[in-house]
Amino acid sequence: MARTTVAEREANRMRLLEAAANEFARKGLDAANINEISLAAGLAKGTVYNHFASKEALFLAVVEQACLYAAAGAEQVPEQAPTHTRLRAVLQADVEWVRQNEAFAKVLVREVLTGEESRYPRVLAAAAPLIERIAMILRDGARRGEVRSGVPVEQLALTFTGLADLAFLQHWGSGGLWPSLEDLPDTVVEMFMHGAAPR
Amino acid sequence: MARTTVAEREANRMRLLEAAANEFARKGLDAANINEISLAAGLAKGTVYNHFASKEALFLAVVEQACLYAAAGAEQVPEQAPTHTRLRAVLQADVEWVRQNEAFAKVLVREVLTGEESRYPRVLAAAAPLIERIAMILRDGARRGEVRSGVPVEQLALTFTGLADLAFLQHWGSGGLWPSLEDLPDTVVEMFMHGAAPR
Amino acid sequence: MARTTVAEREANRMRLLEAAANEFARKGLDAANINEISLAAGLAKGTVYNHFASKEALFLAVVEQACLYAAAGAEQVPEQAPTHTRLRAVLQADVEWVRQNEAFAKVLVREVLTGEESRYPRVLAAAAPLIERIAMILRDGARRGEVRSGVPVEQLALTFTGLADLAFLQHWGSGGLWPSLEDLPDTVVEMFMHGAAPR
Amino acid sequence: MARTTVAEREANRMRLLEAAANEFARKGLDAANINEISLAAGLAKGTVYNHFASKEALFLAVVEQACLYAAAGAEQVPEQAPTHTRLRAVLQADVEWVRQNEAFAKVLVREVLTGEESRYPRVLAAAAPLIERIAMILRDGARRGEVRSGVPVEQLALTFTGLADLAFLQHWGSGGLWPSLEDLPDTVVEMFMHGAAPR
DNA sequence: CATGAATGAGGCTTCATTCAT
DNA sequence: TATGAATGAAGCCTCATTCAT
Repeated sequence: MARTTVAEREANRMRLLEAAANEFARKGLDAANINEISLAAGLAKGTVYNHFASKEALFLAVVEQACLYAAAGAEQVPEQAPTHTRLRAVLQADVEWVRQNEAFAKVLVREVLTGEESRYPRVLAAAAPLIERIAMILRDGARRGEVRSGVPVEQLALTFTGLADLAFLQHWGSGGLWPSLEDLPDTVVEMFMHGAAPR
Repeated sequence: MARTTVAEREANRMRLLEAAANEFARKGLDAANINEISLAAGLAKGTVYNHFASKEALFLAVVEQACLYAAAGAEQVPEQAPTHTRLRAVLQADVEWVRQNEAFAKVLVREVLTGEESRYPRVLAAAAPLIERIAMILRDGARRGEVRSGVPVEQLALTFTGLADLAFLQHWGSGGLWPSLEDLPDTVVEMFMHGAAPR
Repeated sequence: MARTTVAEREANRMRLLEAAANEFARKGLDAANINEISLAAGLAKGTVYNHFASKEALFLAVVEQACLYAAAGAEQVPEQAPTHTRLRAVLQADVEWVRQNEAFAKVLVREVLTGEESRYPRVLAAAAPLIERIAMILRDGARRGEVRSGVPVEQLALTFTGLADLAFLQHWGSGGLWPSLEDLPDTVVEMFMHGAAPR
Repeated sequence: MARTTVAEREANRMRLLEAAANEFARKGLDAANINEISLAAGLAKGTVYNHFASKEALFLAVVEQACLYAAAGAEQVPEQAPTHTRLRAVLQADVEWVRQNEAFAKVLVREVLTGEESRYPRVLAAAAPLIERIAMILRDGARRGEVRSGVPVEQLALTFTGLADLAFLQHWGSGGLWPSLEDLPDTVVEMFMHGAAPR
C-alpha cells in the first residue's frame, strides 16, 4: 500500500531539509524564500507545509538535523588519551561532517552564535549533548591536571566550542584560506590549550 | 520652510541612529521595521529617507557609527607596557563603550560574526582600524618575546577580537551572568594569552 | 480490491453528509474545510471526491438531504382540521426533525435565507415541495374563510416559512432561550395568524 | 499642511467602505476580495490596511456604518400617532435609506440574520438602538391597548424587525418583484399587526 | 526639511483538488 | 474504492519606499 510512499515521503523530507539548509545558510531565516526552497528540492511550495508547520519550524528542523549530524560523529579515541588528543579528535569529527554538510554546519554555527533569543531554548536543548561531550573531556583533563581547575569546565567548554565556531566562521569568511579545514583542529586546540604566549 | 536648523538636523540623524541601533540589535536587519525606528526616534517615517537612502544604508550607518564609537576609546597605556596589560586596556575601553552603547555594540558584533557576505567588504573596511590596533600590539609583543611568533599576528589579532566578541555574546546571552563586563577583559586576556592548560 | 460493499459505501456517504452538515452549520460554505469534514467522518480526504464532485456539490447534497429530511416529516392531520391546527402540525414535524438533525436544519435555514444567488435555483427546486405544502393548506384555509384572500397564498406561504425560519434562528441565536423548540409551533402560528394586535 | 489631506483621507475611507459594502453584499465576508475592493475604490491594496486593521475589521466597519445609516433616519411621527402609523413611519425611513445604500443594507440584513456567532456581540451592540426604538413604540402601543400585552415587547420587536428583514430579503431575492420597496412598509405592518387571518 | 498617506511588490500560508498506489 | 501526499492557485497582510503638502 503505502510502503513505497513512506520511503518517498521521508526522502522528500530530507530533500526539503537539504534545500532549506542551503537557503538558510546563504540568506538567513528571514531572507530565505520558502518557494525557492521547495523548487530547489524539486517539489511544490505546498509540500513544504505537508512536512513542516511553518518557515520557522522548518528552520528549527534544519538546526536539529544539524545537531544530529554533529553528534553522530563521536570521536573514537580512548578516554585515557591526553586532553589535547581527545579535543583534536572531536574537532576532526566536526570537520568531517562539515565537509559533508557544509550548509547545515553554517546554519548551526550562525544560530548558536547569533540566533534569536526566542529560539535560544530550543537550540540550547538540541546542542546540549555536544557541549556536554566537551565538558566531560575537560573534566577528565582537569582531574589529571592537564586543564586548569580555576575555571568551571562549563565555561571552558563554551569557550572551546566558541573558538571552534569562530574558526569555522573564519574559514568560510576567508574563502577557505585560513584556517583550512585540515589545519583547523590543530590550530584551535593549540590556541585553546596554550594561548598566544610562547611555550 | 527652513524651520530646522543644521544642529537640529544633526540631532535628528543621531536620534534615528540610536533608535535604529536598538531595533537592529533586537531584531536584526530583516525583521527591523523602519516605521518603528522612526517613531522610537520621535520622527516620522519619511524622515528616515531624508537622512538615509534605504534601510540597508541605515543599517550600515549604524555599523559605521559603532566602529567610530569603538575606535574612539583608544587605550591610554604606554607602548612599553607588557602585552597583556595593553590588551587588557583595549578591552577595558571596549567594555566602557559597550556600557554606553550596548545596542550599537550588539549590532556590530553580530554583523562582524555573521553578517551577510555582500556587506562584508564595507564592514571590514570600517572595522580595519580596530583590528590593526590589536595587530600592532601583538607585533610589539612578538618582538619582545611575549607573544609566540610562529603564527602571523593578523591571525592572532583576528582570534583575539573573535574571543572578545565571543565573550560579549556570552555576556549578553547569559543575561549578564558570565562573564560580567567587569571581569571580561581579564578573562579574555588570560584565555588568549595562556589558554586552558595550567600555568 | 472490492473490499467495500455497496452498503458500506452508502454508509460512508451518509457519514460524510453528517460531518459536512456539522462543519457547514458551524462555519458556512467558504470557511468549512474538506479535510476536517473527512476526518470527522472517519475517512480520508480523497474519499470525499469519490462521493461528491466538489466542495460545492457536497454542500448542495447537504442542502438537498436537509430538504429530504424536512419533507419526510409530513403532518398526519386530516385535511378538514382548521388551518391553524394544520400549520401547527407542520411546524411540529419540523421541530421534530430539527431535534434530530440540527446541523442539517441550520444549513438549510441559512441557505434559504441568505444563500448565494447562483445557488438559488437549485435550492428553490429542492425546497419547492415544502413551500407547496404550506400553500396548499393556506389555499384550503382561504377557501374556508380562515385565511384572508386579499393576498396571494404563495406570498403568505413565503411569509409563514420565513417566520418559522426566523423563529429557528432566534432559537439558536438565543442559545435555546426563546423560543424553545416546544413553544415554537404555537408562537409562530399565533403570530402568523393574528399578529401583534390584541385579539 | 495636512488640512486637505485629512479631508481626502476621510473621503478615501468612505470610498473604501462603499466599495467594501458592494463586495460584501455580493459575495459575503469570506468570498470577498480585498484587492478588488481597493481597486473598486480607486485605491491600492495596501491603502485598505492604512484604514482598517484586517478584512474582518473592514467588514465590521461596514456593518457599523450601516447601523449608523439606519439609525439616522429617525421617524418624524408624533408619539401620539397610532402604533401602526409609527411602525409604518419607521419602515418608510428604512426603505428610504435602503434605496440610498442598498449594499450596506444587504450586508446588515445578512449579518443580523445569519452572521457568525463570534461577531454577534459587536453587531448586537451596533444594532441595539434600532431594536430599542421599535420596542419603545410597541411599549407605548401596549400601554394604549393597540398591542397585545401577553408577549414581552422585546420579543415582539425582534419579530417585527425580523419580518422587515425578511421582506427586504424577499424583495431582493425576487429581483424587486415582491414586495416592492413602496409596498413594503404597508405589507410588513399589516402582517405584523393582524396576521393572515381575515379582519 | 519633516510628514504620513498611498503604493504595490513580495511572501507566507491555506486548502480544494488530483492521482498513483 | 479508499487513501493521503503532492500540487499550485489564490489571498491576506506586511512594509520599504515614494511623494505631495
